[in-house]
Amino acid sequence: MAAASAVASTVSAISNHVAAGHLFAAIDALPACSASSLLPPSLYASLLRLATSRRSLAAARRVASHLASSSSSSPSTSISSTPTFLFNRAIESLAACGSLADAREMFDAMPRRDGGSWNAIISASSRAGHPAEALSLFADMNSLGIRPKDVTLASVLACCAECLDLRGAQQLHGHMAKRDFQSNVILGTALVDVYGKCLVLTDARRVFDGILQPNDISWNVIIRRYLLAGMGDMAVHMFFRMVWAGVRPLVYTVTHAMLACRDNGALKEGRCIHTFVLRHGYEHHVHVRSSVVDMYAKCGDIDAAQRLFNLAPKKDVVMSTSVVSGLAACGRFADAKRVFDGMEQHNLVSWNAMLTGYVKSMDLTGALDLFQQMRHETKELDVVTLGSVLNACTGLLDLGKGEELHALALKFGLFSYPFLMNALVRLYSKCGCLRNAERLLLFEMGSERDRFSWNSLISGYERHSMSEAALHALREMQSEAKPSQSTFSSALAACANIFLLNHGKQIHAYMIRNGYDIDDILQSALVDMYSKCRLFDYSSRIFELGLSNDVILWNSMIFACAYNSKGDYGLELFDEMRKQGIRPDSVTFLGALVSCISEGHVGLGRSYFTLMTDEYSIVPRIEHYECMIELLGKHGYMVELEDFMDHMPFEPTTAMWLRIFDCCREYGNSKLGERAAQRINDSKPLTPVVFVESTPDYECSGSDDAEPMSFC
DNA sequence: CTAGGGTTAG
Repeated sequence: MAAASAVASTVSAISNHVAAGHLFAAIDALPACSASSLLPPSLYASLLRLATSRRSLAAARRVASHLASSSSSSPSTSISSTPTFLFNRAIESLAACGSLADAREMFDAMPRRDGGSWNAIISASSRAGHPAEALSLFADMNSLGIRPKDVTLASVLACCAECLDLRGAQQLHGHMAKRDFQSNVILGTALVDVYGKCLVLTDARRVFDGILQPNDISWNVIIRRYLLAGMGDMAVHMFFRMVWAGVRPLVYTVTHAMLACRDNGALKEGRCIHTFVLRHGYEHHVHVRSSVVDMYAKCGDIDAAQRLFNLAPKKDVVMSTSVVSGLAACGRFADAKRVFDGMEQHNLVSWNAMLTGYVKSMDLTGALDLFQQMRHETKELDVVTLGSVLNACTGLLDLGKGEELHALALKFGLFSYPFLMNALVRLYSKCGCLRNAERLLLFEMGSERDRFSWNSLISGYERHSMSEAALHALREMQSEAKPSQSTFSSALAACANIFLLNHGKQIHAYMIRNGYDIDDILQSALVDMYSKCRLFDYSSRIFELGLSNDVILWNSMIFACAYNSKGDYGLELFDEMRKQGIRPDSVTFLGALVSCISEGHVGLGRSYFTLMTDEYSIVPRIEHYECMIELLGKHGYMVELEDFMDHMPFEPTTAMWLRIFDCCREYGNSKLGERAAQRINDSKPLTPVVFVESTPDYECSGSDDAEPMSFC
């Protein structure tokens, strides 16, 4: 009797402390363990609830250990007096206060477990970020023959999603089918999410269609999964069905639908959803607004994007960044810069958007300057930043700056990003540091290298006259990656450089055997390779394969004629292409001029030069002037040559003077010849020249002699 | 849960 009244007063003391929110006072009032089995379970439950709401692990531990010891200290009866549900609450509380380890210890130590215990520890593990552990507990539970409750299934499904455990999800699907759970909105939706996350959208859709009353969350899940799986068209389709079914979309469902339109370039549908947004009051949500602006910017209606942006009362970073990149993408570069400069603040993404804008618009020094400014204003940078700036360096062939960026990448721990590594391989390849490029590709990229890395390396070798190395790299590449058209185009150029006809033929045959499409680029690479290897007939057969209106292919063929002493045929092609309405470019004219030189068509060549400058407004390059000098000089048009030179927009180069010098000596033009000699000597050559007219028995072509020009 | 990259070739 006395014991009972003591317990009663303890209980009321603890209850009062709990009611007053004095958690630790309540715990301190707990009696010694031996007597506590008499305390009512609801008291423990309220203590645990309070500990959980305070997130106090210390309190939860004390209550839990009190429970555990009072349970084990009553061995008199074979059945513990502490109800299992209290242990379950303790497990939940310990986990909620942040210690999964304590929860697990309690779970392992408890005398009896029911479905609730398993559910408690499984959801605790799942929530604590240990989905694999939760799944293995779930398997243990199954093997004991304990039937999971619907809540347990929901949390296990979430774990499968987390672990991308498709097989697990399929097994759960089986469980659910047996118990007719799949039409349940919550479980059905969870299953849709797992299948969607594992990218089996057909199964996700089948489950979705089996849900009796899909709610806004179910619709959101299927739409989101279609979007993330890259099936934007289906996401948009489902959005319209959702609206049609009379379910009001969640805010994020609207943004997902908008993003799906953006990904698909679906401007029409995007406009439609924009109208929906305005009509149903979603337009005040920042993310919705941003997604609409972004949709317009990406789908090519940049004016609509800018209009909305200008009307927006608050222009946040995200929306401004969308507009900046949209403007930059469509070439309205100055406008992009204006918006960028008008932004209240920049973050990493907005800096990057502007940087890539500069690179896209080919203002590469502008990109480097902006990067400089960025480094002053923020410490942040990432792979995108470095990738863009590296692209700028590559374009500028600025190896020094590129190396600095490489060092910076290492300093920021940004290695092993294939995108960045490929940018570095490209930089080093383009700049001729093939050793560095090769080292990166072979030793640092490991299995991360792909066909882009190899292609950069191979084209680097080819362009830097290391044709054998290019072909060797092609072999290496073939054992791990499928070469692309561009790979072969570099390889063919390499064969052409060193006249490896058989190798070139093999590549040609390989491409045909393996079904590669021989496009304009490959066609011209083949024309080039065969013509340099003196198989002119092959070149013209390749050329005549298809009627192409690609200038560069025509150029290759015209040069093929020139290499193979068929200048007149090349000039016919030149006329033919103009007849077909193909606009010649500066390379075409170069080919025409070269043909005129070899065929001795001085007047024609002069008229082509005029045609190029006057009719086609092509600014002649140094090579064109060299051709004209050669054309006039080689055929003895000395008066015209002197006149031509006097009208050049720049001072002839030393190489030009040297050629003029030779021509003057051959054809006898002492006035110009002496002038040439003077210019040559002004450039301080190792061997000064003196102008003396050629005697008939002097052989000009013997110019390999030690002192070809000074025979004073 | 909204914004930034995407490579290679004649």
